[in-house]
Amino acid sequence: MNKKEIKYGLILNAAKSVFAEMGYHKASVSKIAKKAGIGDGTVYLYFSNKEDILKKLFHNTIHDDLSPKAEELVEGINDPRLKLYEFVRNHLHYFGDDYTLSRIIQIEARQSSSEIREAMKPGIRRYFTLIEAIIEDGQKKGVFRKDISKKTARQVIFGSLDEVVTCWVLSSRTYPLSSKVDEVYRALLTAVYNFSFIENFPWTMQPKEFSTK
Amino acid sequence: MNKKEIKYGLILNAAKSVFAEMGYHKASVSKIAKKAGIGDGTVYLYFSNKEDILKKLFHNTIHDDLSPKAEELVEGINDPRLKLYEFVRNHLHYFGDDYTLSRIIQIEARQSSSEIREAMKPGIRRYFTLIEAIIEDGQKKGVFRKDISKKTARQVIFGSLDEVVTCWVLSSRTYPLSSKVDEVYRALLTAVYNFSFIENFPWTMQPKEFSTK
Amino acid sequence: MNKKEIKYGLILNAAKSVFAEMGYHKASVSKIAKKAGIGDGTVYLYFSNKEDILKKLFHNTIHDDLSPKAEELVEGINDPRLKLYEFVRNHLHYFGDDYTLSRIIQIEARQSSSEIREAMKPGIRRYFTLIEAIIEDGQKKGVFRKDISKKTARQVIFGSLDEVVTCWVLSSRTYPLSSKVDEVYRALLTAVYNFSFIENFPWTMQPKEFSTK
Amino acid sequence: MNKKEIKYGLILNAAKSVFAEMGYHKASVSKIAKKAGIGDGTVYLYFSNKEDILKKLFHNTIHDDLSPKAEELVEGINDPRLKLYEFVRNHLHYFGDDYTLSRIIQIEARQSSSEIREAMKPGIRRYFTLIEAIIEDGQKKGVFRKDISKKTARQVIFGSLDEVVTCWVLSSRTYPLSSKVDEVYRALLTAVYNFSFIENFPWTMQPKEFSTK
DNA sequence: CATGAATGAGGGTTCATTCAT
DNA sequence: TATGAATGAACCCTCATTCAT
Repeated sequence: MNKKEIKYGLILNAAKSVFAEMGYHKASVSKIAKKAGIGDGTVYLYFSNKEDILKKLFHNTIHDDLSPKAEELVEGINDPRLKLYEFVRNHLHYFGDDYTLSRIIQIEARQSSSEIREAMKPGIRRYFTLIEAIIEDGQKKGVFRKDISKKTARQVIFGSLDEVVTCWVLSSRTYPLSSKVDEVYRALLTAVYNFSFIENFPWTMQPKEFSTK
Repeated sequence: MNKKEIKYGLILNAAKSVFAEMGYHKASVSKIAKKAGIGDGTVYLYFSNKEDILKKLFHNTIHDDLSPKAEELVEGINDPRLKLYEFVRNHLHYFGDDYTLSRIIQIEARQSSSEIREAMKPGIRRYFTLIEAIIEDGQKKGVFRKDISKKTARQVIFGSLDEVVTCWVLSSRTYPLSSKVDEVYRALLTAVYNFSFIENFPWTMQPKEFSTK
Repeated sequence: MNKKEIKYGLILNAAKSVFAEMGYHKASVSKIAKKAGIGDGTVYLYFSNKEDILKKLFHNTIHDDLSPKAEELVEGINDPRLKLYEFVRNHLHYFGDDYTLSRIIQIEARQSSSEIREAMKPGIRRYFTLIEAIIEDGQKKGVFRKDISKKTARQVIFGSLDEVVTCWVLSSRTYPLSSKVDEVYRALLTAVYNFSFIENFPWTMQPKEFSTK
Repeated sequence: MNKKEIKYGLILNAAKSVFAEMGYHKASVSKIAKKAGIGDGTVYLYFSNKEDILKKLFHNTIHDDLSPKAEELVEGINDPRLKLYEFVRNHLHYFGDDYTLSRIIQIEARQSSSEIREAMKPGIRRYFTLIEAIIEDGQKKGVFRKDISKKTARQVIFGSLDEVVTCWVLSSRTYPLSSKVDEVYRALLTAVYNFSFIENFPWTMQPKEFSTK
């Protein structure tokens, strides 16, 4: 790692803690620079502007770290259910182990403008693609239901995990996030599981049919 | 409705469209006032500050409108599964029918500071309580599983719905949100359903047990 | 006293306490109106603007109350020294008995713009005229020195009294202002006294002459 | 003097003339910056806020310039009467030579809030201490009377000088302030002079005794 | 490469004053 | 005469960004 990369990471780390501490909008570039032990102007040699720092922070985390880790983890697994389990476990451990990071991804990154969120899409898309790949694999193998699209399944899985992490962050971490793994996994597995081997699914029929009225 | 309430609503509506158009942080009080056809200072006769507008907008929506509607809808229903269905249907129709509102609730309200989000909690809590009541009812009646806590079930349900709406908003509404109702319902129902009547649930065992390795 | 005058006094009294409590600039017309138990707009039926209230308050006090009282007090006295004594005594008792008023006259009235101070001149001029009349009378009678002009004598007398009152106000009134009467009188009397009956006044010669060098 | 100090003085001078011209409250930071030929924000690199400028201006003048000068002047003098003379002369020349400064100190600085005046106290206290030291020295040497406390004597001296300067400022300077030196000195000297060597002081007796009634 | 002093646009908020009722 | 809702000008201050050194 050359000098440039070192300073780059230095700024990113400083930004991480400053954003987490005081929120994105109230954090000033000057404070980040001070924390990084460099001059204000130096920040602009590595990042084009304040939003760029947040974008890079997000991308570095989701696209360049979390996603590869999750991909690697899932790659060697055959059973789609186990893939899902490992994915859930990894997600909750990843954020549960780094509160500062969680706070930024869950709270501060959402304080950014539409444009910046747009710029974050590529990062999150890689993660989404992985989720959808797990689903698709499960559907092909007949383990996961086909009456729910990849996309919807992904939204349920990611939305659930996201909400669980956000609640944990906002709860001031009164419990370890990892303790939620099994429970969340159970819910998500059955959400996408293929129950077609069971005859008569009154619970999959249209609601009206089992209406008590 | 007296004059005061009319002007109050006037400002709230103006704020709604301005927030949706340019985002909370880039929206200026002056612009809201202009859109409402009133003087800048008048805004401060009805709201204590800019944040207050967003807070009231959120509270008026979630606590005073969406929640009561959902509560009423669910009240007369006996079957927990149907309750869940109606809840999901209502949520997606509610936001699907008002893009401007959805954009604010899903995107802009998250641009606010931690403090403001804290102030929004009471509003959302009423909605959360309703979800948990549905779950609890289903658990008592033996229809919903008991190996998932109310809180986790609520996180999965709300997180999923939230993500579905957010994706719809960010997708520039290329499809009607209501078209997602059945699919999402199917996933969420099975996520919380009580399958204990079926013997041998390999899919509920610990992942390791069905590991192919 | 008719209704009009009653309300006029009502506002003036409310203003007096509000100005004293929070200072002229931080006091709002609205707060004065509330304290007076009337509508905001009503204030403008009796006063042309906020500055006018302060002006009237000052004029009512200095020109219409303090000055006449002092004039009346001095009128029946023959000895200029006694006149001075009574004047000093009256001044310090007058302000010493009403802290709220003192605070406004000494502190708040000086926070006004040059224009407003200009408008206050007529009020204070009457008081100044009285002081100068006392001096002139003393000079005519040979009791007070003539090598100091009326105007300068007045500046010394008023300036001293003013400073004494101001210090008392700023001291949070840890002592009764009236306790200062004799001391201040002694100083002011000798300041203007005619010592020409004493031969050789080394202390009135030009300083250089008694220089020790 | 380095660059920083130059710009600091630049702003202070600009503020001095702007305050004098339009008064403290009507002067805007923006106008001061423009007069100093710098950007609005630059002001805040040298002063924490608008009040701070006034405070520093006052302190720089009274505490760091006028007081040391007066102290130095008085130091080498033995005769308390001469000390007083030099003090008076210096005071009137100091302000008489700089109308802009006088206007601010005499008029604008009094437009500030109580808090800011509180912050100005340390500056003026140094000046007060010097006056009291002169008095004390005179009392010890038997030249100044002891039936008037240091504090009261100081109030008379400072109050008189202050009033003389204020009247000069408000008179639009139709006469040189320095022309007042001898007259004012004569009054102040006799105000604090020890006349006990003269027997029978009818003019120091209680007023009642020489009452004509 | 690095700096940090300088910038200046921008915005939330207050409040004296007005005027329709 | 009395009201008080409405006004909108005015202002302090912040801070992301630049650029001369």
